[in-house]
Amino acid sequence: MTQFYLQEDKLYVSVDCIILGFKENAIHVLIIKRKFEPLKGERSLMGGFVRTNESLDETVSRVVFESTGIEDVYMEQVGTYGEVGRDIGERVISVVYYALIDMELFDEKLEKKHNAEWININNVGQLILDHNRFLEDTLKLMKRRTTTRPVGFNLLPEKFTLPQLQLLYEAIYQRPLDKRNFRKKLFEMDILEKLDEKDKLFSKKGAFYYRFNKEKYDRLLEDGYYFSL
Amino acid sequence: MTQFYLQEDKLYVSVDCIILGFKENAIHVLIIKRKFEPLKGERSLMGGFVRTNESLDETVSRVVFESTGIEDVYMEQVGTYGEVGRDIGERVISVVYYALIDMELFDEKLEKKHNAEWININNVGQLILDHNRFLEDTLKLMKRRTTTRPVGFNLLPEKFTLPQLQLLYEAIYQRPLDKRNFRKKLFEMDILEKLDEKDKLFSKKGAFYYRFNKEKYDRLLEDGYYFSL
DNA sequence: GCAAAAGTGTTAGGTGTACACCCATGA
DNA sequence: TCATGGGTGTACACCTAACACTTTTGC
Repeated sequence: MTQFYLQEDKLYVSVDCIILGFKENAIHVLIIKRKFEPLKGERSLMGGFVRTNESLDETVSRVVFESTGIEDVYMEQVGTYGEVGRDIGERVISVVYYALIDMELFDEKLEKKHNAEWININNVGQLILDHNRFLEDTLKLMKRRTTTRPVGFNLLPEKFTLPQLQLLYEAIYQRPLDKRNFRKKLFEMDILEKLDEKDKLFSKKGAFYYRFNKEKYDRLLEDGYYFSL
Repeated sequence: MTQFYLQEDKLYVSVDCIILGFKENAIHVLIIKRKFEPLKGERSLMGGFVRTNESLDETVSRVVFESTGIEDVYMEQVGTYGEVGRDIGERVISVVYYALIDMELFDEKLEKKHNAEWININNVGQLILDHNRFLEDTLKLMKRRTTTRPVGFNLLPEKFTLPQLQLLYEAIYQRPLDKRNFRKKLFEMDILEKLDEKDKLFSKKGAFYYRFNKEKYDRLLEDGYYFSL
């Protein structure tokens, strides 16, 4: 029945993950030291091979969990890279995903285990193979996505303040935003829930905590609403 | 040296192509009758398996050439689909691309050879496996791309009239556009070259031919210009 | 009481959208 | 001469971007 397929080639398919987090007012990416030859010890993205009975999403979840200890993260496919000589070891097709995580949930023990490091995206040095390109393409896509869909919230803890949120978007856009315009837009969208609690770590006055209200957002979507920040 | 890879699985990787053309004021997609089991004879997109010494782009070019007789077409990757059970024959990872072609260049002999048919995208029936989903995702992406990059021109002959161009964009947006606003925007961009010739097939008065000026557009791009129609 | 960050409205300019008439030609 | 499609300009609404002062509180 499946005879026709038999004469075709089979290939290695890997998944490479751009794991992004937000700290110190900048987006950071998780970079590891590669554990195997070729290029052992070189700086690399976290990745893994796709197994026969595993979907792409499952591979990504596995890789993200191994490197962060977090499950159920926001992830999106960036693209698939299939140049014949892109991996110097073997012919490997690489499917690239990025994942947005809340760094408060990151399991720091894993940092040593994988020789991992969080690197500011404005200051990533050279990575192996075509991983720098993966990162560039990811950042472009991520920027577009965060402006048209409320995915930025995935980089913050469940409760966050408006100054925090603004700093996040400033890091994404790489330019300062106007406080009043930023808040006006946000409030018009009516997708945030104000809490009674205040955060007092960053200022004497303290800033109110907010929470992203997914239910409200989903209802808006049905009315053909389009997020934009 | 590449020992590490040896213990990993290898998978079939296929490329499925959404080949789009413009005729009779509507976007059409090339649908074929599948030539092999399983699902032989069913309606399907054109596709092919990726070979060991062939990049993804090369596979796409090969498939597009086989089905249309055209080389050097505009193409873009839509995404990669890797659910374990998505192909009922074997476990196959499918990378989806769309291609925009000028139907005047289409080799009609190939239509019979592959049992192919150009179907209006508003009226595509059921396709095999997850091919309907591929098409939906493609149309969304294509719509976004044509509004932000001048790729729509790939669906027209080198010389085209403004009414033609407008009809194309109306087919893409699926809504009527205002003639004056459409032309105003176009002329402001200054990426068209007016020819002295007129097309007289569609009206007595005749409409001037235009040509897309890629050099001008590329120069604008360097100045951070952003196309939008 | 003062330094430091949080919070709050208004205006001008630019962009997008709606809209109606004349022109050229072939039949 | 008339029917058919090609070609042209303006006015209003809306959205975006610029801008400065008051409030709270810990030290």
